[in-house]
Amino acid sequence: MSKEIGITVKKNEDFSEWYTQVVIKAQLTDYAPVKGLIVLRPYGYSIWEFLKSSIDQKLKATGHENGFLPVLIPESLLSKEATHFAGFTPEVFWVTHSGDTEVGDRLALRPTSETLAYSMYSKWIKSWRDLPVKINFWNSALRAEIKSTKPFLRTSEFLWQEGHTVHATKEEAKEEVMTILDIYRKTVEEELAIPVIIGKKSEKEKFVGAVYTTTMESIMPDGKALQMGTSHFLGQNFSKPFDVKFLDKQNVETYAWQTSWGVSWRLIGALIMVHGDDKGLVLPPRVAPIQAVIIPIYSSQSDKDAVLKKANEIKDTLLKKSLRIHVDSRDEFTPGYKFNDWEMKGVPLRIEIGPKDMAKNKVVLVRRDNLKKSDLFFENIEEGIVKALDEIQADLFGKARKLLNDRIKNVADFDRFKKEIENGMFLIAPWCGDQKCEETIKEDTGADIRVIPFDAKTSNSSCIVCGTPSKSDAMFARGY
RNA sequence: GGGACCGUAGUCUAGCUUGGUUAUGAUGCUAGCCUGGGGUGCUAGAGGUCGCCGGUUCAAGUCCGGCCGGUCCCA
Repeated sequence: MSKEIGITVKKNEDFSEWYTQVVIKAQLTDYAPVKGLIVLRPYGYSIWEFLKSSIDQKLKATGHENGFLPVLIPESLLSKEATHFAGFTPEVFWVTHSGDTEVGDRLALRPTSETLAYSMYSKWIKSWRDLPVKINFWNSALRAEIKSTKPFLRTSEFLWQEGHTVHATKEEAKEEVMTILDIYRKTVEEELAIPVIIGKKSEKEKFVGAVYTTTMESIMPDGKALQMGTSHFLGQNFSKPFDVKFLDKQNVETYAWQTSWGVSWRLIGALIMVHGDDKGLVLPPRVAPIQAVIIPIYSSQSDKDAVLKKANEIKDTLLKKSLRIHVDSRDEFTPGYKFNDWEMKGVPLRIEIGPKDMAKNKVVLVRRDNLKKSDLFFENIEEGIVKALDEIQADLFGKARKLLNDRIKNVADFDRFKKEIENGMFLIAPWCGDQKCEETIKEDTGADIRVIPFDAKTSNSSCIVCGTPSKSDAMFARGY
């Protein structure tokens, strides 16, 4: 009984339902009254805060500053760069009235802020001395999703950061694109324990308005690839229409070189999918709002007093090590209930302490990721917890790495390609570079080019569709 | 873009085919007791615009239409 409280389906039997139950029941989020919008609850927001702070520190360390942009963009501005506008317009929310008065120029709720940011940059930048400009914005973006909404993965509003930089030279801008991608990769691999593949998007899949888009991709347990973050080289595509120019050292008026980049709370979705199990969420220690939960166990009042006292002592000791610890002293729930509850919420470590443990000067330590139990003596508690957390973080990454590697396959013929896509594989295949072949693959298999890895083979094999000489290998999968 | 399904208390749910007085059960919630090492047990209590709007009817949770929200499948 009471299984209803927990997750009622198995991850590998009904992945979609499993995901929905986990995000709601672990209290990360809830549906808002408007279609496609979600609310972040404190537990979910807390994860976002860890991600945010990790990325923010790395951005600051590489000379970026934070700013803030308003949410409304006039249509006249949004439409200045034609392909960019055409790409976004189907999913833009428009504000047409202020009070009862119709506004003249419709106002877009920002789907992304390139146009707004660069109209400002053109005012601020006059000389080569003003460069580079490297500003990041923590905000939200709005893109109308009519169908197939999914918490964190596809919602009509999402939390993200968008960075917008301006450089005097092409080379410097290209370097910036890679610096950012590396920051993203490190954050995702080291904090979220999710391995990624980095490379470029195809022309078809690149950001509308960019010269090229770099990306990091991973594959989820259901065999669908997920774009985890992108960093774009914009060249002068925006600086020209938005007049972002400067006088260079030779007193020549020059259009600037630009980049833009972003990651969103979609990363939380990836985290849930990659690490979660049948019992619910499994959080890597570095982003877990609570790293260890202490469950006191007692029956008599005297036991209760002694156990709670010790539990709080342990908590205080660990807090001094900057660990995030919670004592679950709720009296209305049994220990068994609490075990299940915190497992659903993905807390990496559980510390059980009861009279039997007290008598032996130890606690029982249980790892969330593998549910293994061990004894930990009071005198070793700090180092024991720290070590266990480090091991969990490493083991989760290792397990995810294996999951990714197991999904990657090389294929050279199209029939095999079709079969493996059905199996949810991440396929490396030679590609001629022609968009037509890319479209054929999409039509026949539902897969698209997720990434052309930086380390892709560029040998003289032949395109998997048309057989003409391949330009390079690309990685294909069905995507989110 | 095309198609299908679902919406009854915080949560899950019976009732809908065949309209009929006071809407079923569980869980959760509140109070009290018991218990406590893997989702305890007992007693009492509170909790409902049957998603919303309209139509048909003497009578609608039930039939019809529209809308809102959720989900899945296909492109």
